[in-house]
Amino acid sequence: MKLTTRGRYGLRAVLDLAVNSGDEAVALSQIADRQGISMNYLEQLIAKLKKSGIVNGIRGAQGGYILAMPADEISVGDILRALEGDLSPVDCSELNEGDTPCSSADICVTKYVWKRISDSINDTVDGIMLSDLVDESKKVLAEAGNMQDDQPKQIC
Amino acid sequence: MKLTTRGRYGLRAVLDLAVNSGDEAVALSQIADRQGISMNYLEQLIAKLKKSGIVNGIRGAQGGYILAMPADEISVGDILRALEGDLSPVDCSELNEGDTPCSSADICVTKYVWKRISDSINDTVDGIMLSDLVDESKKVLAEAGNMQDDQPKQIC
DNA sequence: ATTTAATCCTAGTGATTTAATAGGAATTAA
DNA sequence: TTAATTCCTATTAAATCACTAGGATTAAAT
Repeated sequence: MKLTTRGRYGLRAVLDLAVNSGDEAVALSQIADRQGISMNYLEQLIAKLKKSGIVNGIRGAQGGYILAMPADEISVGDILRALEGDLSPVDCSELNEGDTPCSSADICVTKYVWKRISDSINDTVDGIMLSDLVDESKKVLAEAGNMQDDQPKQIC
Repeated sequence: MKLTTRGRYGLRAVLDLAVNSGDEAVALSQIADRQGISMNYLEQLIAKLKKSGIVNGIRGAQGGYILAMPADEISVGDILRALEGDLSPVDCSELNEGDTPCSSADICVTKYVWKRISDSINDTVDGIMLSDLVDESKKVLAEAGNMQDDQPKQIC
């Protein structure tokens, strides 16, 4: 029941992009440096975000990435699902409509458990918008600015 | 973000035990047969449940397993945590008190996301008692009894 | 036009975890 | 004494994870 580094790094990368994006595109190398994530690996993560329509890539020199939508229209759920795939705790056709029907659905009791876990996870992450994290980040960075500079800059 | 077969099989096994236990202990071979799970593998799962005080083992001939407590005092959360370990989506000292403190806690924004996911999962599974599943199971089995016998008996 | 800075794309790899299988030791009712 | 059962540990094939590596493509800047 753990997220992989895809979800952890990827969410941090999108947040970094949202916080540090002005008018211009942000190069992935900058995000990788700030976040301490390998550039090559981050490329693979951002590819998933691009495929899901969360960011747009701009090729060529001075290129980079920008959010495809305003930060208050992107939920943490959108981001995590893009990176990790479906967030439900089991692969079960009763939870995911696309799947082929389960022949045991009639006598399956545990599916109620999986459905409730799945709904609680998705409701939670869909209720947090990227803009909420941007706001929180600005608050935290303002406080950090008042601290000594020998504070560790490493990130979870 | 998926449960492993430990959690899936293990929850089914405990439910099977709860449904099929009278006064006497239930042999693991019976549970394994009914649930279509390898006996050897199930042994390893039930060992975790025993260690967590959810079931008691009775050795020797005519031995088996019994619930260590009434089914309405055992939550699905207790069972899943025994089988899967901590259910939080990341290993983060801000979520798990035992861990060594995180040096980045002050500037970490995503920890709020992880905490909210963790709480929602744990609140959900702690709110479902084994007895709830037993009740549901009896209802489902009563209905299944009215159906033709050529229905699939395979389980999710 | 050339260079440079960047995204885009795919293949490979060591480490770890998963989902078992296997087999023997210990215990106890019959 | 036998048979049925839990208890315990080692091994393993397959999958997944978390990268690394390197080349192709694109477009701004010179």
